[in-house]
Amino acid sequence: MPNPPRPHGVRHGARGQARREEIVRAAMEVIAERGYRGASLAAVAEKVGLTQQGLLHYFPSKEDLLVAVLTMRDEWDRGDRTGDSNPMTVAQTIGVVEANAHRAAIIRTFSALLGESVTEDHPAEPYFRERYRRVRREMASTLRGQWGDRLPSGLTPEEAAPLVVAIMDGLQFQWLHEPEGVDMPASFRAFLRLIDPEAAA
Amino acid sequence: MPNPPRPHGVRHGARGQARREEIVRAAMEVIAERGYRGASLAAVAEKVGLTQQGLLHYFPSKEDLLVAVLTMRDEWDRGDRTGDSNPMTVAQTIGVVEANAHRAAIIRTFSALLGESVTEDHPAEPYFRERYRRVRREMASTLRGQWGDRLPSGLTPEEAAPLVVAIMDGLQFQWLHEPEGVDMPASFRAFLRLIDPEAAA
DNA sequence: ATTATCTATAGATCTATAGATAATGC
DNA sequence: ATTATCTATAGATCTATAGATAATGC
Repeated sequence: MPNPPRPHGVRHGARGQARREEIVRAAMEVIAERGYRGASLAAVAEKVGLTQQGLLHYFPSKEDLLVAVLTMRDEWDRGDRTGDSNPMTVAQTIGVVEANAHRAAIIRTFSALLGESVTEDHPAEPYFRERYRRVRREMASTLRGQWGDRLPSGLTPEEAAPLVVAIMDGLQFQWLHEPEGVDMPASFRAFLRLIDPEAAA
Repeated sequence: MPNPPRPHGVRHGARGQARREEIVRAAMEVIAERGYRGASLAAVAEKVGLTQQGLLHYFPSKEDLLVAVLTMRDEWDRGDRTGDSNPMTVAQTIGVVEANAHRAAIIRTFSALLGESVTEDHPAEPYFRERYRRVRREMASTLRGQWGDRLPSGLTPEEAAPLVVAIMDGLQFQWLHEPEGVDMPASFRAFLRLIDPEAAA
């Protein structure tokens, strides 16, 4: 019996897949150091012990590598909840913030990309625009799941969702600039107390 | 009577000052388009009708130009309130958010710089680190001026200040990516209602 | 046959320095 | 004399293409 056809676009074996993932991780490191535009393929290649041209065998262009980085982020976003179609709970959201506080490198990568993405024709712009739409929608579901159609403070889930997202992004920038001066999880909990003063969160 | 000595570092006459300011504005445009690392001196020079080398007569290096851009931002921050040592009021803060919603280009410039600034050895890193410290301090004063040592929600001004700053930054990114989908001033007012449900703000 | 990797290199940039020339201002 | 601006250019990069060579897998 023939092997099932591989998913479209995947042209590499198990060995190649591992190498690709290694390259994507190296790319994230370099983006954290220099941003996407500032990242050179040679720097990424060096981290995995390849020449720049060797790297292009796995990702035919710099933009293809960026796409792989963004795709990997989406996979993390889904995290252990793959297949679970329920929205995250508020408690799980706190867990994400706490986890982020231990992953400066990754937060740096995506904060740098977010910043660059507002510039002209940036290849990550469509990604972030769509991501924000989705994340606001999901966050509204999360809030509705916890409090219903009105939060204790009187806001609707749809009014509060962009605020929760903004707090998460905004705290990350302050924290990256002064990790000792900003306690992300504590600040996030303080914000949740604004939403629900009762919550001993 | 001799002219008073010019402020240190200013080596150009009135004509040169105007040219310098023109260049700084052009630099902000190019940074909004391509970020700082992606901005070429040639692109800035072209906007003001100079060659790249002609531009270097006014700013001897790319980093000198960045410093001028950041300095200009500080001057705006002080705005019409120069010499006023009182903290801003909450109402004035709303005014800033409303004004920002009409200045996408400038918000884009500084959002792009903020993003880049978290990468390694970025020349704007010290600027943003210090700026955040100062802005949090000033925002705590603003909140204390309005509500005293406890906000209606029970938070202290020092606990709430980083949240206000995070909301402002975070909303900007969402708004830059989808101006029609995010109403910055409305969201900011909604956030203030979280802080003080009584406020008809 | 396909996959993995390399050398060579074209073609674009980019920043900054050197040094010339013209215009301005005491 | 100083200021404003230009041409020429050194010295670094950077991405991507072309094409060779070695190793792997049916």
